[in-house]
Order: sequence, then structure tokens, then C-alpha cells
Amino acid sequence: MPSSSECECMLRDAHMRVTSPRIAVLSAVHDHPHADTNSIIEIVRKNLSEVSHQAVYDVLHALTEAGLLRRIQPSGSVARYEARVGDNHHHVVCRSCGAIADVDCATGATPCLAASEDHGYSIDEAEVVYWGLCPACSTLAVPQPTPSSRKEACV
Amino acid sequence: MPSSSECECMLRDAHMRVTSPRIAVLSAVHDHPHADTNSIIEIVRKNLSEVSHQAVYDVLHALTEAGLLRRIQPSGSVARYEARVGDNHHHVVCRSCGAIADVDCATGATPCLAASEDHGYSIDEAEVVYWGLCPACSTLAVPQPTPSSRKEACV
DNA sequence: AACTTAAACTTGACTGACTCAAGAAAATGA
DNA sequence: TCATTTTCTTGAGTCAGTCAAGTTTAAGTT
Repeated sequence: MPSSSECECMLRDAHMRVTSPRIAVLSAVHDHPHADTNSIIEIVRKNLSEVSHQAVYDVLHALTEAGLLRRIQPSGSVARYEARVGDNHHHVVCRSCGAIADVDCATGATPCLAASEDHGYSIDEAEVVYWGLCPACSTLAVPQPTPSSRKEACV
Repeated sequence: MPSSSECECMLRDAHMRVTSPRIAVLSAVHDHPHADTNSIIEIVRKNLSEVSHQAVYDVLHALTEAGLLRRIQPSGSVARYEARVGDNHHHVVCRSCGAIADVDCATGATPCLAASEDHGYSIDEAEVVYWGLCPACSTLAVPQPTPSSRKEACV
């Protein structure tokens, strides 16, 4: 939960102009990791009433571009943002409720970055998303059969 | 490139009713891995004119549910489908043009599935997306500085 | 072969995340 | 303080994907 002046400092360090929407957005994402854009807009408006959604979108893009935020977007989810940048951690996503938690990399600093066959691509990042059920949902949910369990021979 | 009768057989094996849109969609995805929904609609309409977009959406969902197709959706991309199911391979995505290629798992059958700290989640899948530049784009592109290269001390 | 019914298809309107564009306002450096 | 560049506001627009209701069709049953 960095203070306004700390957020201000982060912006200055990134050579970005300091504006109250930027401070508010940066602070909001620090306080609410993995929040989606709409939530961020609401949080920002609690502190600064009257901020346009476009401003928040612009600020999120600018901060992401500057490396102060990281944008994540698991399949089936809208864009989410987090302030934990610089390390390479991954995420667990609940299939049922969509909750997201951070996971440190299992295999060290550059996880899984060695693809077995890169097809000539120059790879710079390996993004890992673990899918499953969060503690709350896994106690509620009935175990459901996997689609792959009904494989039969075809004549 | 499976024949219609092979596609028909896959559907029957999955206990699904055999319809021409389903055969056309299944065949189209087999022939065009990683195609997005719009492309699939166009391909299907070349063979079967007059198929509604809703039907294609429904069919894609049903086939995915049945395990005959797999849906992938890298950040910033629309949904894409592939017919290679059952193995756990991953994908390389070009940051510039969005091209996708398959990558076999680097670490064996259940790659990276061991998260270091699972936060109580019951994990059933690890999805890995490699980001980089495809061969074509990496020869064209000028090397761009990473955002993290401008870190300075803050008083 | 005809019937029944659950599943699939068509049509058309709708939602919601996100973008575009152009003018107004504000922060920075001189 | 002034000029310039960047940022913010406003409002319209785009597009992937969904919803809903009525119609058609395939497959199991009689």
C-alpha cells in the first residue's frame, strides 16, 4: 500500500508526468492486485470523483508500457492488472469463480523458457497459467467428469 | 485433413449428433489449426453456404465441450481453435503479427504442473504460452528496448 | 416406416469491453 | 511566466460474443 508520494516517485523514475489519475490508478492496482479495469475505475472514483473511463484506460496502458504495471488476461477473462513487476511469477486461476493468486516460478528464474522446439521464434517470455479450483470452490464443487474420459474406438 | 466420414466418426464416438455444420467446422479446424472464429465461419461457408454465425459459435462450443476441439486465447487475441487435443502441447505467439505455432512440452508429460505454492488451489492444468517474434517478424523488426531497462533510484 | 423428443439451427436484437477522434486542460522545461 | 507537449474529457463507434424464441432435424422407439 504505497503512499501517494511513493507512487509519485515511481512515476518520476519512469520519466512520466505526475497526475492525480495516474497516482490514483497506480495506488489502486497496488492495493488490489488482479483487479479488472472496471473495478479499478470504481476504486479510482472513490478517491477522485469524475475520472473518465477513457482516462483510466489510457493511464493503464501508459503505466503498463512504462513497466510499472503488468497486464494479465487469462482466457475467458477481461484484462486485469497487477503491480508486481520485474520478477517472473505466474498465476493460478479458478475455473469456477475466476479468482487469481500469484505463484512463484517452480523452476527458478527463467521458468520453462526453454521450449523444446521454437520453430525459429525468438522467445523472450514464458507465460504460465495454472488452472484449477480455488479452495472455496473446490469444497463446493461436485467432481465433474473430464471430456477425455469418453474415448471409444471408431470402426 | 480428415475426410467427412472420419469427422462423422469422431462425432459419433463423442455421442454427438452428426450434422453438416459440425462436420464442416471440425474439418475446417483440422485443416486450419489456430484459426479464429471469423476465419472458421468463412471457411465453413465456402463448403456450406448459408450457415449462421450463431451455429458456428454453438458448434465450436459443443465440440470443445466434447473434447474434439481445444480453445486457445492468448492475451490480446480473439478465441482460436485447434483440433490437436489429448496431448499437452503449448504455443509460441508472435508479439508482432500474432502468428501461433505449436510447441511440444519441454519437461515431459505434465509440464510445469508442479507449482511451487498452490495457495490451496487444486490444479488440473498448466497452460504455457511463449511470447516472442516469429522468424518473419524478427528479421524485419528493429530490436526494441525493454521497459525495465530504465530503473533508477528513488530518494 | 412413422412417431417422438431432445438436440441443433436460424434470425435478429443486444451486451460490454475496448477503441477512435478531436478539442480542452494541465504539467514541464526554458 | 510562456510555450510546448502530453494528458484528459466527451461522445460516438467497433466488434467479439451472447441471448432468446421459434423452427427444423437427427436418432431412438414403437
